[in-house]
Amino acid sequence: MPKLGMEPIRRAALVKATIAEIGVAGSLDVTVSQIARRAGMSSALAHHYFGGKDQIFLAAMRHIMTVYGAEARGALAMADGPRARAEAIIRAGFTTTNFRRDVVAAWLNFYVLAQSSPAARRLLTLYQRRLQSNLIHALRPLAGDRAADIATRLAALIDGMYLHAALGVHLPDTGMATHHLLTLLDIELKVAG
Amino acid sequence: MPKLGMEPIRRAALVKATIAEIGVAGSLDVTVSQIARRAGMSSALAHHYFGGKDQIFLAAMRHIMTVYGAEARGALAMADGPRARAEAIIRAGFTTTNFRRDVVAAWLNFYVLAQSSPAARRLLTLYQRRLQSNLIHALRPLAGDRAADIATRLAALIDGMYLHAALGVHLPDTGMATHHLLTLLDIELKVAG
DNA sequence: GTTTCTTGATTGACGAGTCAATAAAAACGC
DNA sequence: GCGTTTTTATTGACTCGTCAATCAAGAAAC
Repeated sequence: MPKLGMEPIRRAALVKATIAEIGVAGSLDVTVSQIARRAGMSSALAHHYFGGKDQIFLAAMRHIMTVYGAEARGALAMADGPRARAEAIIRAGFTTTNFRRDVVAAWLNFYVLAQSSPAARRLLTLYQRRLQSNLIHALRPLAGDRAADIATRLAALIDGMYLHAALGVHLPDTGMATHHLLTLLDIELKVAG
Repeated sequence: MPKLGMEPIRRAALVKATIAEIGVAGSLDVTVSQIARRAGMSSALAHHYFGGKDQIFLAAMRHIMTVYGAEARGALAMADGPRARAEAIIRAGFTTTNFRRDVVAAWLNFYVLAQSSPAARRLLTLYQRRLQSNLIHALRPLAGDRAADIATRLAALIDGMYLHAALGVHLPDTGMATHHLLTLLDIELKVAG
């Protein structure tokens, strides 16, 4: 009963299932069969649409980054003034979406993958550049020459705080994480040079 | 040609080889045979001494943390005064040792593992608590009540900056990373509250 | 002759990727 | 409209490789 135009539906289902399975396993040690089963199809079909395991993973990562990017862009569009823009960027990193178990697992494994997979590395670099550039843009009117330096620290603290929130001693506390980021922003802007 | 008392030697060789192989692969997708070959023995012997793959990995991670802990303690012992103690802790995180490809790979994979392996999680928690506690101790005389908060940000920035330095756009620059950390320390202490 | 060390060979399981075959829809020829 | 062919969707079965773990057996030290 093949219905036409299934490709995008199947691909989306596979991407979603991949992220879910990574979340369950905590790692990329996930079989194509598991993914396909969760997505309601045979493993052969998964291969048919994606070609191979690697490409399924990459598509999943790309999807996560796309969603994240969209969220960030949305928040940025609503922000009024430089300070609000900086805050929007910070808050976008600590939404509940980003702290879902499967999303955290995907990110951590993505870092691992970025060491050996050029494609993953490119994607990560893209994310980093975009974050950095957004931050600098927002900070320029507030900090002038110091914008780049501050942006570097903010970007690093975002990722570090994310790591701590996700793997820390306590349960993930997005409020605390955001608070620390905003505090850093405050004191960076308060200090003259 | 069995010589007696080989066990500690073999174990050490296997731990070293494991870290090296993780560095080459960038992931934990390393076979016991590869590790054993690099360590100059058969895979059967690796199983004989460690019991299984998981235990070999955990031993390797424990070794990395032990070395790191020793370095940190050494630097801390030589530090004179609170400010120097804080700096010592920061600098210990950015030694060239810590930026060796294999060590970075081990750490990243360790984060991944910490999601699903209770043993790895415990080890990570231990590291985090120790870092936090060391920082608070050093900062207390300098910042009083704010010590804990500052320590949290410093700890997160250490890990975040490590991530960026290891996986960033540019080559790892330990000097820059350290500089940003010390800058944060500076401005945190400069701001009243 | 018992303990320690060591390995080659083997087992058993699992998993990525392929392929031939089936089936429905669409397009085509008339 | 109605056969026919082509395209799209789909899977079960299979291949081929890999790898963790085991084991029996050999060799050196004590």
